[in-house]
Amino acid sequence: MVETTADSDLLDLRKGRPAAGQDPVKRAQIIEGARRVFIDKGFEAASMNDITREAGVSKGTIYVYFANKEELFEALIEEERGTIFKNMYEVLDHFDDLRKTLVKFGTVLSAKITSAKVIQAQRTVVGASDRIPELGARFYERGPKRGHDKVMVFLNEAVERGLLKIDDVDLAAYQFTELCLAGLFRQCIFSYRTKAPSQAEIEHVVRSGVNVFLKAYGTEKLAAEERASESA
Amino acid sequence: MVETTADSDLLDLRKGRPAAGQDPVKRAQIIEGARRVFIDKGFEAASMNDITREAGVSKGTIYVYFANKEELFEALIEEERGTIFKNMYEVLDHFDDLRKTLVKFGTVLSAKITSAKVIQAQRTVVGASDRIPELGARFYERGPKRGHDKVMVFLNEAVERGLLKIDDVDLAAYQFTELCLAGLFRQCIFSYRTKAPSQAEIEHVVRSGVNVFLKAYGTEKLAAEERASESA
DNA sequence: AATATTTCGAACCAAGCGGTTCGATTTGCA
DNA sequence: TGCAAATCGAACCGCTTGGTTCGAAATATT
Repeated sequence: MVETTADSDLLDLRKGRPAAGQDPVKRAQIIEGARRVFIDKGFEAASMNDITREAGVSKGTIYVYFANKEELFEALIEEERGTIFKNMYEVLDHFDDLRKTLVKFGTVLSAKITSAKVIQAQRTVVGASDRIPELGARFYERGPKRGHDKVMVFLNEAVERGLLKIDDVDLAAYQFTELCLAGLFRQCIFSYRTKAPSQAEIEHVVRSGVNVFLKAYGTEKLAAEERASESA
Repeated sequence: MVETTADSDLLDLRKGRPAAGQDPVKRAQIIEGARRVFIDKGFEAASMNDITREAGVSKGTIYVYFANKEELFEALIEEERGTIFKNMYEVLDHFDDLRKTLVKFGTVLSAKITSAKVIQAQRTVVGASDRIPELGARFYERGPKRGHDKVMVFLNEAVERGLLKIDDVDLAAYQFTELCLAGLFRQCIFSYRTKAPSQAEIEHVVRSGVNVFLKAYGTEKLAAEERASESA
């Protein structure tokens, strides 16, 4: 063809209709299908035909919304990350009783991260980040990392109030998180545990973890306050 | 064919030759090729042709040694696990100075688990355990789990010596391990860290972790001993 | 040198892959 | 109702997959 018709250029001139690949409902439908397939099979084993089937959307349409398999996967992970870490840190927002707050937050954190659904999602991300490292990095940065920052802010406030004495708050925040998980995460992600830990077990782990943490970092002022409220 | 010759049945009657698929050198050669491909690409993305190429062994021969892709992968992981966790716990065998021993062991543990090679292997296992849960479970059970048991034995001895006071030794062992990793494992496995942590960083983390651990579980006797050896 | 057996390597299989194309069909606004 | 746009769905592309087969070549023991 020597001359191209102007048609392709005119495609951008639209009426009030949603542009191609812009319908949020269709998009959500595709991602929902992708979720089932990707989470179930992992990135490599999942096929676009599977997703087509699962989403109930034609292959052509999927390629209107997403350039390729990788882009679709990334969009899914981004969404998963959003829902996983949503509403997880608000318990840290109002500073009440230090120990109670730590236990409450630790319980939520530990339960969330070790839940079957979330573990499966994380497994998928880990598996994929072998070939797409940026994906894993982005997931961590916008997920766990943000949580870590929230914990740091909280710990800093506790330090300022003289309840904790911490040299390296950054490190202490990691220690707190890991104490709340205490091996559960690793057991789950390696499928050594096939079921998520029970609420009772999580509370046991977290309570002990907070104990360790406060014994290491709690000040005399904290101890005094706890004695006071205990005798009350 | 109506009649089968007896040839196939006579195959078992061998002379002094190594039986088919029994040469340990060839086997090692195949696994070495498989390692490069599987670790690099993950289970799904790796192809038997890649392994054929990388191992310098014909496809037919590989199928003499291993029934299929999955069995080859499992053999590889089993070997990897063996080399990873070998010679890791002997520092716990002779009970010397408690703090020093914990720091030394923690450093070895943390360095090993977060090393680039081992992280990549673990990522591969995690990715695969989505589809082959038994594989991840077996890896954990014969790797990290055994280490955990060694730590428990060590901690129990410290308790008996009156240096530590621990209610739940099982949980405490997990706490110790996690304190030594303090987020490093999660950062590495999600590719948030692309390089393994430096020796200095690991030592900093471990020293702090041991500090926390001993503040929580150390007895007065331990404190007295440490004061004594410090003033000496 | 003769012999038994392992290994090689190429060919073959049906199946599925990601990706793309395009005319038919459905959809929904004017 | 008319019409433009979004969606559908099937077909097609070249390529790779895991797995298998088999005669030729290499190998070592007798």
